[in-house]
Amino acid sequence: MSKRQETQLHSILEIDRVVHEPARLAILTVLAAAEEVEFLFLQKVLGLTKGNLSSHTQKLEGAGYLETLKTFRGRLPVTTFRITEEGRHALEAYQTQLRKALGT
Amino acid sequence: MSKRQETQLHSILEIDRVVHEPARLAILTVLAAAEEVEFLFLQKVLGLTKGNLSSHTQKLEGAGYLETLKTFRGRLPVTTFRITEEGRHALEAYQTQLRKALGT
DNA sequence: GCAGACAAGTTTGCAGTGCAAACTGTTCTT
DNA sequence: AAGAACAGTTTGCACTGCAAACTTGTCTGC
Repeated sequence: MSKRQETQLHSILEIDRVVHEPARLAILTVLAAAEEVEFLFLQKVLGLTKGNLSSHTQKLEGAGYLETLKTFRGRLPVTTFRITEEGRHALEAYQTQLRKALGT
Repeated sequence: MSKRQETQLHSILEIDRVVHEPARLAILTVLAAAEEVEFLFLQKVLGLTKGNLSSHTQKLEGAGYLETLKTFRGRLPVTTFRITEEGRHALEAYQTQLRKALGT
């Protein structure tokens, strides 16, 4: 059992579960690239149900990883998401951690 | 929304949940390196409770990713695990898929 | 102008998971 | 012979992820 492998195992077991959930990782990935994204667009590209997407964004918001902006287009509600600095850091930390976990 | 990014999202949402669970990923990582590993050794290096480790290995066995060998050392039972070919493939597939998911 | 279809999300109910405490069956100690 | 120690397994519970059902409001046909 090499020292390097122990570090690798340590990385695996310390993973941020909020980001680790595939649906949420996908959401953060889109947000990190796009800056500002609408609910229905996200739903479409991710292929999630509305309920499912709603709960995941709420969880990400609760973790402080994104913020929700509710406005109107004409008279219809539009929900828009934006990644926070904290969210960006969490995503980057997750990515580097997972690279270690995969063996660089 | 680039083509490349769509592929990336697709990778994220197709992840193998059996391997994705950190505890199980750690188990497979050890098994892939060591060929044959005992229950108590695994428990020690992973820092899991016995119950927890037992249920994860059962799940991995159910998925066909490892096999369990029960023998005795002297008169005490010893449970040993070994990764299967299927398990090795699943781990490698997971790793390449996750690299895509992280953006190469 | 109001009954129903449609839009954009949210809440609820349920099935599945991960976790550690409690249990099982055997062996060692004294 | 009684209890501590071993090596795991099973049980009970709290949490999650999911889609169906609901909510709040807007638009359309009659």
